[in-house]
Amino acid sequence: MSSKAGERPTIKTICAMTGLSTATVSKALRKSPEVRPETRAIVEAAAEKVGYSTNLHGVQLRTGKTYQVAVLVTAPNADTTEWEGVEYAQLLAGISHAMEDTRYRVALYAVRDYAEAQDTLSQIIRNRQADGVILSGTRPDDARVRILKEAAFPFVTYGTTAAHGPHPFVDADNEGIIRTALERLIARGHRRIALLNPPAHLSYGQTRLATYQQVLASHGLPFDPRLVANDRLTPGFGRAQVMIMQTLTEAPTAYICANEAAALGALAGFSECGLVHGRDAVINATDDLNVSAYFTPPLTTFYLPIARPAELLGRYILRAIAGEPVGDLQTLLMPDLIERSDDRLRP
Amino acid sequence: MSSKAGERPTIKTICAMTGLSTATVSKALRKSPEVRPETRAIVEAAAEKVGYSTNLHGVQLRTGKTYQVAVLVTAPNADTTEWEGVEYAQLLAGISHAMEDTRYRVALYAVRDYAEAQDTLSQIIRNRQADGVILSGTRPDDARVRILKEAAFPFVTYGTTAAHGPHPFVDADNEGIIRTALERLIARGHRRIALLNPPAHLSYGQTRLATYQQVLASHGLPFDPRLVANDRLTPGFGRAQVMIMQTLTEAPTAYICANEAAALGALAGFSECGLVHGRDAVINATDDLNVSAYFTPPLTTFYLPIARPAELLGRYILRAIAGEPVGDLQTLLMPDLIERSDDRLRP
DNA sequence: CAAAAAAATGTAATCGTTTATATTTTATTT
DNA sequence: AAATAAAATATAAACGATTACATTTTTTTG
Repeated sequence: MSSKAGERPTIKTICAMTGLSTATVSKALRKSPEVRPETRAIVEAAAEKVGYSTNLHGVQLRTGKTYQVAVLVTAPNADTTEWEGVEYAQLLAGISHAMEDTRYRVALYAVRDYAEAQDTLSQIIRNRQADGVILSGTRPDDARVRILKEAAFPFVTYGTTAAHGPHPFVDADNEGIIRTALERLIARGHRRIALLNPPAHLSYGQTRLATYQQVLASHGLPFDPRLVANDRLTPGFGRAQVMIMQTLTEAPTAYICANEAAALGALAGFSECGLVHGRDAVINATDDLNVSAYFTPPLTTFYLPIARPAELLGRYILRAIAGEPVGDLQTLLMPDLIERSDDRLRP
Repeated sequence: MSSKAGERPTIKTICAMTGLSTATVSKALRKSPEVRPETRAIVEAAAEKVGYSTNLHGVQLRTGKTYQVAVLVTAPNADTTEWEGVEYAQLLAGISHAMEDTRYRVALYAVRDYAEAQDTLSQIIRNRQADGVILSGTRPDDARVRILKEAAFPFVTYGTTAAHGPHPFVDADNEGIIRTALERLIARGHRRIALLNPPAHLSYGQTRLATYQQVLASHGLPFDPRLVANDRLTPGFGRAQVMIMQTLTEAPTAYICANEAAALGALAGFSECGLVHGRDAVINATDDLNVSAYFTPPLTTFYLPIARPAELLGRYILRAIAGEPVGDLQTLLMPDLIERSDDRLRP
């Protein structure tokens, strides 16, 4: 009874209570089959009584495990940043929820750009600051993925790559989205369809563009590069592109926007140019917020609730850390098509 | 020369290289004045040479410090969640940036609601899982703040409280916002001004309401409770409230929305009811995204770039952990008024 | 029932750092 | 130059867990 009341109980506290050794108590707490059930029950009762919880720092030092999952978030200097639509908070919360009954925690690493991400990753690997990493904004040939693969460090990407062989990932089915969106618009009479795409170096932008070209070709329609724009998906981008494309001799009659922020900007562009949605042209979006239900007018959208990829990312990184084979940790998610407007071409 | 090449260097590695003891090396690395400059230079050179970086787990175990700042994010079950506008990702990134040259990291704790937040906090305190906590969504009498104060645990809130005595906080100057917005609208002829407010239990909603009543009174205008609504600030809320309030015998001619999500919904409500913004009524917003520049039409907004509070939260929690007095860690930030529409009452 | 095998528990080292205390070295004083 | 004070460095014990390995206890076997 020498242990101070206020002190946090340790394994030694339980040793003192039960008369067992640290080895046995440690094993009992981890439910090792080496200790027999009666002993374990005694240990568990004692642990319960004093409110024991394991001190992670001891474990971390001894085993080298960190029980941290590093999530890299690229957030450029925030003062100039316009809304880009991705609800990262939901994404992070979803990942965190997926780990709530484990020892693992989400550690956030905010980086300013792609280069800084590489430095941060090298540092995380060198100093073993995490057991696994979650990345987003992938490129076909992605230096961050290369670093992780070379170090044989567990990771999952939100987005696909092309140059690195298989690795765990979660992504929206961009090919399916573009194919469905495009064929729907073509079936409704549109022939000049614009694509407002993310920056050209991102994998999903390239997937979308490739699919766009394929589908056009398979319908015998020409590909006009002036109808494709790549840049950060802000409202400003959407508005600017509509204003530019409307000056073409054959202006587009439909816009496929890669997120709702760009779609909102496109609507602002319509208003600026005196275009009426549904009469002069239409806009479709893809996103995870479903806020386009409240645009004026509401837009047809491919909606993927962000909780779905988030949950998968969280589960996959734990399984990747546990050493599961890559093949079981790859998923493309197809969003729901929500038709909020008719979108037929009016002659 | 017995140390393996691939092994991560430790203090002992440097001891072997320099012939010094662990105590001296440890002190030298932490720039203690006890070791003399020449010795320190030797240690630093050796450390540099082998690429030494301190193993946090050793430090954590020995000192009990965690070098973690827990950020609690309340994210309800994501599948039913509409956009609520707060760009938490930016907030988190800002906090993370503020700590980038320190040992501290942001550890994310996603909780589903207020009750779970209390449990999580108790656990963080009991298990010493962090050195400090950042909270948002404060209430005047906030159980989480109570828990933290009782445990004398360092924390900073994003939002104010009323019942707990002074503590570090950062917040928007809601009183200033409402006063400015209201007097501006009154000066432009409006007499029936609606307030679309967050859920009633939140501090900032109550501050806004109290200021609203004061300003009305000081201008001799009556307070009509039917012009105030409290709920989660989704687009759906904004639209529903416009549709309800427009049926009043004396409908409001202006709406002050607590964020851009609600303002977007209010605009959708206008469209639904056949109202024209600027002719029948006007909408003002407050927010941190500035996306209302792209609404149709663009709205007058009080804009507080989220990087500002985020940076402060990050800096304040470090200073709170360091033991600075509370008085230096309290800031109200006044957003910029961005006038995008005239907003005068048309008779 | 004694000997051998299997199961359960105990001993003690270890992970990398910090720090109280002890010891040595250097500087100051007389 | 010896005695003393001050500065610099070294020794060794933590922090709380895990885990080889040693020892004891229980079970099985002939």
